[in-house]
Amino acid sequence: MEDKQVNDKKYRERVYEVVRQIPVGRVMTYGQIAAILGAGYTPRTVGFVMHGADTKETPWQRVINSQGACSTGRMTVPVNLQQQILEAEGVVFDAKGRCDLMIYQWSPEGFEEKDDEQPSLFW
DNA sequence: AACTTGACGAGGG
DNA sequence: CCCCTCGCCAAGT
Repeated sequence: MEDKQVNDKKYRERVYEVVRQIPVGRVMTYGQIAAILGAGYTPRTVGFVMHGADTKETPWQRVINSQGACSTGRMTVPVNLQQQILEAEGVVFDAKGRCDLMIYQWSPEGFEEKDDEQPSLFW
């Protein structure tokens, strides 16, 4: 009997796994991660899951929204602490607190932004 | 068990 | 370019 839950890994664990792949000085968006994980994952839930991430194990700071800005301003944290950390990693933000995703957004292996290539295969 | 909230995203005005 | 609305799904109360 298959019972249920084929995945022992928690729903959250999968998100963290992807986030840990992000190199220093690079970022990913909530929506991008949700898309990679597939059905059952949405930008909303990814963000919710990231909320409980371990700062020691998971570079939560490298996950930002599609606007290229940090959404942590409303959290309990002082201010754009996330932005400050990313800047320390080499990411440049403009006066509006947004960085250029065209430059800093990172994708797993085989997900280059080629015009001729179609990223059917994910990592 | 049901309702509400939340570190989002795309579309429309 | 900025603001508002709807959709989305897990977790907390």
